[in-house]
Amino acid sequence: MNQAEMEQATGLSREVLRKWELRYHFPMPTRGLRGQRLYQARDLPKLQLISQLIGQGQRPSKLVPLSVPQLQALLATLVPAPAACVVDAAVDRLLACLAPGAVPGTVHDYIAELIQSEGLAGFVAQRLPLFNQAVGQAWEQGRIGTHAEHHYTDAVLVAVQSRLLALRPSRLHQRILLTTPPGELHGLGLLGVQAALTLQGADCFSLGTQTPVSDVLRAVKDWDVSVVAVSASVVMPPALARSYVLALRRALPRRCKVWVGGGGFAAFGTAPVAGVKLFRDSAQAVRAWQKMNTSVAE
Amino acid sequence: MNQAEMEQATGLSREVLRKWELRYHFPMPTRGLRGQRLYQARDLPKLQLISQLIGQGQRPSKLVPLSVPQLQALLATLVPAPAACVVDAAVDRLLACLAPGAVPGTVHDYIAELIQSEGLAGFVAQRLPLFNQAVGQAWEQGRIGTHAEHHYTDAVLVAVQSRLLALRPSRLHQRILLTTPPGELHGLGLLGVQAALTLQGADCFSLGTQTPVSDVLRAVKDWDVSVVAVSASVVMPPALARSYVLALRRALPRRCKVWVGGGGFAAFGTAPVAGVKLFRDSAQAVRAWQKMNTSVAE
DNA sequence: TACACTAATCGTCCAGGACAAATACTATTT
DNA sequence: AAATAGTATTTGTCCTGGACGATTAGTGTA
Repeated sequence: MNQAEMEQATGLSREVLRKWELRYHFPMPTRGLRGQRLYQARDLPKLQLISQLIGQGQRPSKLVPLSVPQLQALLATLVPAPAACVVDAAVDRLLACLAPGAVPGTVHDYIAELIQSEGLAGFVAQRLPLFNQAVGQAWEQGRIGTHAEHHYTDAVLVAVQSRLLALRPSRLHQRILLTTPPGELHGLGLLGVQAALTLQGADCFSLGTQTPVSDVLRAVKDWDVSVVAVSASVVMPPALARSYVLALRRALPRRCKVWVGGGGFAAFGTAPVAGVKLFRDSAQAVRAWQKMNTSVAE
Repeated sequence: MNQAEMEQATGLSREVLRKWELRYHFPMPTRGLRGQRLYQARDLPKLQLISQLIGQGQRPSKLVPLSVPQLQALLATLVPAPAACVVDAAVDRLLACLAPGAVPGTVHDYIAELIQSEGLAGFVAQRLPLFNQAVGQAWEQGRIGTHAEHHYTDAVLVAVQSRLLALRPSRLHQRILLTTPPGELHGLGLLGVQAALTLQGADCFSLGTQTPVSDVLRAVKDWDVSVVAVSASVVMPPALARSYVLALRRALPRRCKVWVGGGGFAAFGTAPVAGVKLFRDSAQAVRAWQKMNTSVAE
């Protein structure tokens, strides 16, 4: 495999791979007829693990000498305990709808059924976080394909958003803008917050995933937004998530608050940047919003 | 601006920009204290135009000596006539909902109102193409921000999808899978086709935008799909769109058809790849689907 | 224990050169 | 005059090897 493919597969730039070759003698690509580097496919798993660990703040020189099992072990200690596979009848049924060979579209029906019986608020608060985690895990483990994950996302998105549409938030309150940093594709965490807040009457607008800072700024000015909520999943390197929030906080006017949440920020434990609020779950965000509005009313 | 930003803004790699500097003496960046290239912001429009024209098959050496107005003129001759600004009362009202300073969320109401009065089928067939074009133009001309375009997309997506959900397609027909090539972010063209087909009782599944070929393959196997429909907008270079379809057609089994449509394919005039059907609008796709199903029933 | 200071690490940038694939051009043939 | 084959040019990507600043780790002192 050539270096362009390698760059794509590992997220490590050509130049970095070349420096590693000089410094650590890994990876050592063979050469083609014209001297081009031909990377070995067997090095890929190790490089992917290393790339992931660097994202967690580890240093290349410590990682490269380790074997694949050692790297996996290290990753296991760093990732906040994969929280043991979720065991739950509802989750089982969900995964069955997504498993290879299942009839597509049944997820939509199942989710509609759950929302019907449990109510939107209950579904969003109790089922959704478990579901997201389970689907994420199943995908990581290769039990379901990327397309099935998409399919799930689509089903949830449509089901929840269409119900939110019926709710007409009082347009009196302060507006909340939701988005994710560039590189973060998972928008379901955001959806949970949006749903929880909208159910309380908040005026939420989602910019979708991967919004550059400049676009957020324009939206804030244009729409007179009071709160920008940013979500990042565990797949996003905490350092990247932090720098995004930092840039946002610097660029936004004081009166516009910044809220963050999701697995990508959980690593910080505390607010990643001064002047930013960290939320562990959507309920906490709802409380903050309620407090904000009562104090304004006074 | 440093070269990483330049790469992002123009889509031209560092190395290409450096070669151009040597070969054409453009762009000529100033240098920082340590000799790093500092590109001039004023070169950006020209570079963006050149990048766009290269995507249309032009050659750098011919483009670089031209001035910005000349480049714009050239682009105008190549792009299949921007079809004169759409003038329409409904479009005006739509753009008013999206203009800076408008109250966010009013788009949702307006679209709901239109669908209510015209019906989903009418809206999708008559309004949606015009709306998409108008919003795209307004964005290009800077009259509305990226966030407003997102907001519009979101509004249409939610409104249409939630109504499609209510339709239960007979799960007897052959399944249709919809997506866009990597790099193509605009999914609204796809939504139009999905809606038109679903309204006719077809069994459609959208993988969302930017699906790699490998994921499409898995989905086709997993779900036993009969048709893969690919949409690409004018912003996607035709060559890229073609190579994606080519890879798809090669990798997919014979019995799975490939349909393509959208501005990105319009440049070809005919089918970009053997064994692929090109559609000019969603009505044509609907007819093809009907024909497919009647002939199967025979 | 806390803090400042030095040393090592690591990613990004620089210059200039080589080369193959893609494209344009030219001469010959039908 | 049109088609075709062969040559020349263009153009993006990859190569080597070195420099440097920002970040992180390590060490000694208050």
